Amino acid sequence: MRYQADHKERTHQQIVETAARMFRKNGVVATGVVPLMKEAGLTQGGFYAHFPSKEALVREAATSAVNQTADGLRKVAEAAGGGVTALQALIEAYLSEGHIERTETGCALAAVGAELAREPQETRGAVMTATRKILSLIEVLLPEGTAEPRSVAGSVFGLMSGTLQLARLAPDPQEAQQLLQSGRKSAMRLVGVSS
Amino acid sequence: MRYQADHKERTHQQIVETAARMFRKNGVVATGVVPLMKEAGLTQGGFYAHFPSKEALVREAATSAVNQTADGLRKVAEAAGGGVTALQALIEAYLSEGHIERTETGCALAAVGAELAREPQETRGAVMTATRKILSLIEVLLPEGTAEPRSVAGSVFGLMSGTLQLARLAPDPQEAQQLLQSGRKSAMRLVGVSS
DNA sequence: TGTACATCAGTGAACGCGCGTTCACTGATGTAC
DNA sequence: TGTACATCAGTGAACGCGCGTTCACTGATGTAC
Repeated sequence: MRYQADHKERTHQQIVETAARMFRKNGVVATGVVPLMKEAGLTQGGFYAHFPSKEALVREAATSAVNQTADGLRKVAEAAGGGVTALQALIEAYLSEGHIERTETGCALAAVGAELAREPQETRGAVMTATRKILSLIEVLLPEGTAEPRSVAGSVFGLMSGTLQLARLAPDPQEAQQLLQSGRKSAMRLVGVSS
Repeated sequence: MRYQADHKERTHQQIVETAARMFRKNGVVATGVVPLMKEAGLTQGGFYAHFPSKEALVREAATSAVNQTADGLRKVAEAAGGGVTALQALIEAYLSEGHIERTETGCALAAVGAELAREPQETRGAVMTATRKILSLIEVLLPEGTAEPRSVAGSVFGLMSGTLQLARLAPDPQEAQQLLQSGRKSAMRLVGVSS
């Protein structure tokens, strides 16, 4: 081999991860292949040795970004020990000031979910599969005996994602904070813990 | 006057309303000035007699789209007579199968909220002002004695918007339906009505 | 060991195209006399 | 009443630019003998 066995695979992954960040920061349509490859430390021509089209990258990078989001939330929950306490930690981490600012490493669905909904079915399917990991993560942390836990998990995530987007939209930081706080309270109420 | 007094104003409004639809359908960045003017029955050159830049149109059209959303929800509530019954009607209309499909005339925040969060502060301020009308509308419909109604209204809307986006992402219609149903139930629980 | 050759990840110029924007112009309608 | 002129909403060609994509090439590394 002229290069290390995993050389190309590592470059591929580097492109995917750069895209996963840039897509969230600037949007999917607004991110061009040339600036993306430059950011990844390469030139545009090499792109098509890794992906047949931008659309193929979108599918892979969007899925990767959602998986990253799921992993991040799982770590928060694990650090908090599991159960309702972990669920509260997850909700507080998601609906936090820091998450408003760190769009590019934050939740992919809050950042580009609506844009991804306009992608071809195949892409949406791949993203949805990754999204289900987030929903399952929430589901298993719900208090025992929760009625329709799957349903509650979906709504709690919807609430968190929608509220984070609203908070990001608000130009007044105080208003953003209030929206987050409302979201945290309501999310906890939904999971059956009236703080 | 060479034209009727309101001629230019009507054309202006026609451009704004066309943009309000196209932005929601295809996204803000993905909507070009040339196709937009064509859709409005004009040619691209005339655009700059109405707006100094695309950004100015984005501000106006996004605000208009959110106002349209607020008006639509108000009408649903009024048709249902007010109070909790009206709130339920609003929630059911928002989290309905029809709303998944009619992105271009549906809720602007679910369609392009995340994209608008990347716009300059001035645009976000105008959009947020319109958004507060939606939140106030929900707030006044909450059951009497609801604790922190403003906070609840924000969360309910966050839940609805986030859930609708998730449902639009799901390629499987059945999964989308389940997400909507979960959202309806959770929203009603949040407003204090355990169905 | 040294040289010729094969491999292939990545380069960078170039492609046609649509973007946002500019501007000289058109033509319908009004006013002046 | 008829004609010259002013107004101005809208036209459409053209601008430079960045887009996604293609492709002939480079050059580092390996193998063959």
